Amino acid sequence: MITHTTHSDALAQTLADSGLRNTPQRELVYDALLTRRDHPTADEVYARVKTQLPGISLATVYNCLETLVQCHLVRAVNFERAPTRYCPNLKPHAHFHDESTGATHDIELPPDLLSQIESILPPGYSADAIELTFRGKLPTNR
Amino acid sequence: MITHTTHSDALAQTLADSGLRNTPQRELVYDALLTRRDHPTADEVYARVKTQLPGISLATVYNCLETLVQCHLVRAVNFERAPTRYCPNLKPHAHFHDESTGATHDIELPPDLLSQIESILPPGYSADAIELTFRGKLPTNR
DNA sequence: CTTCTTCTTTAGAATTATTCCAATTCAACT
DNA sequence: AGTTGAATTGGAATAATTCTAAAGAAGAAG
Repeated sequence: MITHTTHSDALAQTLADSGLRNTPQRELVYDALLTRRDHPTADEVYARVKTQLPGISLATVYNCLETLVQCHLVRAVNFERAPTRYCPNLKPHAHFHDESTGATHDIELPPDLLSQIESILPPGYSADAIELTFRGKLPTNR
Repeated sequence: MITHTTHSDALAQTLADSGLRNTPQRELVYDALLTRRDHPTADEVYARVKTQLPGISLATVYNCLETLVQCHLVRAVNFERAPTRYCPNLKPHAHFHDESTGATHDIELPPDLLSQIESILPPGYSADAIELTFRGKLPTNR
């Protein structure tokens, strides 16, 4: 299995479809998200990518992340006023924000629940995006 | 119906229960939210309250809003990276953010759907708060 | 293979919502 | 009236993000 190439190809393809170029920066940022799916902030992505491309700038990391979000390869996740976190999980899912550790966990969102949620919208309303987030504390004994 | 007094009393009572004092600033900020339930930002609340109490400071508005949130009289609502908005609707509800106008609409959240949503959490998880937000465009012909 | 054009990256400045801070004011209770 | 703790205030500080202008790369056209 040639995972790396597969990811790169998918990225290159999706970028091309949007009339955008593939660049080492974009690949590394995307890889950083895929390698550790722990919902890092832009700063954390910056730190990780810098080990492989020391010259990269924080502005570029922001640019790349924004590009990936635009291409629908990545989701931006916001909790209250905290820095935006990024998530390469494309399946519909909710987020659980553990207040004790600060960690973020993906929660599977069954399709039928998703449609039930959509159905509470009054007639005429239609949603481009739905965000469902939980906040709470996980038991410490895990 | 002596609405104003009722609100004030409820506020005073809730503050007292939390060992906090009632102040003109807190009353005015709370009133501003109740009078126009349009999910204003702190800045907007500041502008409204200043007409009645010109000396109030923005820091105080932030303090009062935070106090009201702590007392569970008001909910803070966040959309993406936009400034926090404040909402005196205490019933469980979702939010619809209209991208064309920037307006925010409350969406009734039936109790049974709420419990269905909670039930997708894996065992051991328990949520202190649930946020459900829709983003989309409303038809212009309304 | 040179030139043109356009996209991308870069460093640093700018923005902006929010929080912090130290000093004053206020209100309740002796 | 005096003390104490809470609340307010103006301004400075913070921090995530965006903007800007210049330099760099990369594909297209000649």
